[in-house]
Amino acid sequence: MKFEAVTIKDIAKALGLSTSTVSRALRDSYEISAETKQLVLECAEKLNYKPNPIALSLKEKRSRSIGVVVCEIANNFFSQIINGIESIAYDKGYNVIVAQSRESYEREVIDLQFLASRSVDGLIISLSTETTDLTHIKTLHDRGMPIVLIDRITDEIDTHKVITDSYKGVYEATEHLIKNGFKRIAAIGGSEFLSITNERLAGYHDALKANNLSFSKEYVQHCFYGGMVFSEVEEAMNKLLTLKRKPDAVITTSDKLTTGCLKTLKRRGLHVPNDIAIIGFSNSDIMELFDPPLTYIRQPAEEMGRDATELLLQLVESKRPIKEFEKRVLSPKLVIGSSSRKQ
Amino acid sequence: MKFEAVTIKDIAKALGLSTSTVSRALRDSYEISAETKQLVLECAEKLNYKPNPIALSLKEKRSRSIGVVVCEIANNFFSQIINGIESIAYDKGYNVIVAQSRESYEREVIDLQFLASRSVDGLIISLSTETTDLTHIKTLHDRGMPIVLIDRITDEIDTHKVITDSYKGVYEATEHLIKNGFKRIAAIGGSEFLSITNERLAGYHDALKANNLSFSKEYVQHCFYGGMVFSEVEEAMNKLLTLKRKPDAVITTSDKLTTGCLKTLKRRGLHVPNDIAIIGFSNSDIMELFDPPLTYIRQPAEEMGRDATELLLQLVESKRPIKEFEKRVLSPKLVIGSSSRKQ
DNA sequence: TTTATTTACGCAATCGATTCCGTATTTTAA
DNA sequence: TTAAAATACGGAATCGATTGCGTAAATAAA
Repeated sequence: MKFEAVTIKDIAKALGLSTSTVSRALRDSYEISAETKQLVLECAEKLNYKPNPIALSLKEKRSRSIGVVVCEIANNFFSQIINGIESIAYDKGYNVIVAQSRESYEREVIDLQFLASRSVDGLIISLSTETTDLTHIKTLHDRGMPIVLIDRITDEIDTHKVITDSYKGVYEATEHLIKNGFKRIAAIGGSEFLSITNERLAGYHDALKANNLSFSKEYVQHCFYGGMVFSEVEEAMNKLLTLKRKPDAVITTSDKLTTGCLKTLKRRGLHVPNDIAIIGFSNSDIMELFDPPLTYIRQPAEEMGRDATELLLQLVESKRPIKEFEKRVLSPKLVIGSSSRKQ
Repeated sequence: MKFEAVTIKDIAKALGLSTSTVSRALRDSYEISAETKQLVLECAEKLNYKPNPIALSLKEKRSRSIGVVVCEIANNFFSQIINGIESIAYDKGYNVIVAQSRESYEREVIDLQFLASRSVDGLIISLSTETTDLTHIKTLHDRGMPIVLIDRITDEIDTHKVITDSYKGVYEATEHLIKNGFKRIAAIGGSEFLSITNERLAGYHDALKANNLSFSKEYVQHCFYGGMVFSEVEEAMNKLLTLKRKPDAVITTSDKLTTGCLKTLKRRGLHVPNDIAIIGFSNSDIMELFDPPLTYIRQPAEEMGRDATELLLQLVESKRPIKEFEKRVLSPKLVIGSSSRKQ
């Protein structure tokens, strides 16, 4: 029992015109006289005519909507990105369809196929942790689908990208720890296949080197699901805590890893920062309420979403194919709490 | 430069059949011979045919998609709800289009119009804080659009509803405080126009009465934007703290209010729970990391989302109009921390 | 053998909007 | 006054898939 919307036919019938004339009048075609236009416009207004976007999509092969694939919505970082995407899309008259891969390659493939078949005009993608084979995205890209990669990117696809300078973020965080007197700094990262993991760990590595601290492999742990699975984090933490040369600080490279570590430490009755200091990535607004208030690396998530959307809509609305792509690198912010300073 | 998908026509051409035969063969119609079906199916497989959902939407006036309107995505409670919605919708082959009202009545109206015009098959709505006039929703509902209200509901619309028993949640929380020796318990709620605010405050009120504590109006503060605007919370808290008879505990009725209050207290250098105890609503997973670990009321958000979606799809897929509606009331959980017990 | 009934398929309309053509009428130019 | 050009509009195809209706051929019943 669906309601019947007013169509162009209703206007045509009401005015004794053809649908073509009405259509042209509404689009202000030069072929239509001023009086007829006036009549049609008034009638459309009166009947509260709204063009049917589905019919338009079918005809024009565009839908004025963009698809977004992220691993999870219920995550501050990504929900803030979506906020950013939505704000720009909304202004430009696009609507946003969000899909979650939940870190699964399989779901990412299905999601993208689904979005493509609903003829979204473009895609903003943050790769799932499981994704190593990129053919599903390459195929879309090759067929001309505008794509912007955000946060978790890949070199294999040549398109616009938006990231934060996580190398710098972690580099600064590591130096901050070193300046505060920590010497045995460990790191817990996400999947080794993720661009961001490696970049972040590189920042950690280089900061150690630059400060004449030795880099030790056993100080670097990986959690494949980036903290989505708590046991993973627990295990990584345990490995670090049972080392002969126990670390005095740890850096975590994602939101979930950060809170996972903190939980593990708390449950083990360890004190931050006296037993072990910590700096992690986070996009939560309530880190100051933690015990102790956390020092964290915050990414400009909303801005990333906005930038990605602007770049995407450039691609979508461009007349000629674009060959020159931009990699936009935003700066993270180190928010100083007291989890990184000996008490 | 959009890619051309394989259509039913391509199959027809390849096989020298008519499009109607192909269509019927794909839908396994009795009118088509087994051999032809076989041929068509094989060919469709080979060409990687995918039906065009937009064409289907136009024809069938349904889109196998549902619209969701919430005030904000970047909020644990709502993103968990969306998670729940998505999981069911995904299983049943529906896709989910999310829109944010950002607590604005105007945006809610626009969002709903937009979703309706994209012919979503149904809507899951959580009212914005500003919404007092419900004609935009009533209009859709009267025209037969299946609607499920979630969390922030209204009596004015007769349809399925999914809520948590926040009365009970707050009642229990209040009693918990009373049992722990608190006597001057205040409350900070959201907008007075919101169903949930009043229900929650009723729970507070009744628990006081039942325990022979006096109810005082000055102990109840309202924040119109439910904590979205921090200054609002600060002001409410300040009012409470400057009362002659200063409260020794406070209950906050939403996620944002809870964290807002905690921030205010922390910034003022007040200690929880010694200076003032607190129990608040929250759907965050990291309350145990707070200083002190928070006692909070947690709503089964994912389950709410799942339930709402199941109810909605019942409406959507029902042959006859449904006249009997269900109000599903789920139970919140009181998670005990140490913000509610004197030290 | 003739008629009735299946079987298996094609034609064309439909959904809503756009747009290429064609054309009657009016206006302008020759 | 007549031919050319501009104006203003309608008809019909199109996008992709579905479906009511019509029908030729094959089969079954009389």
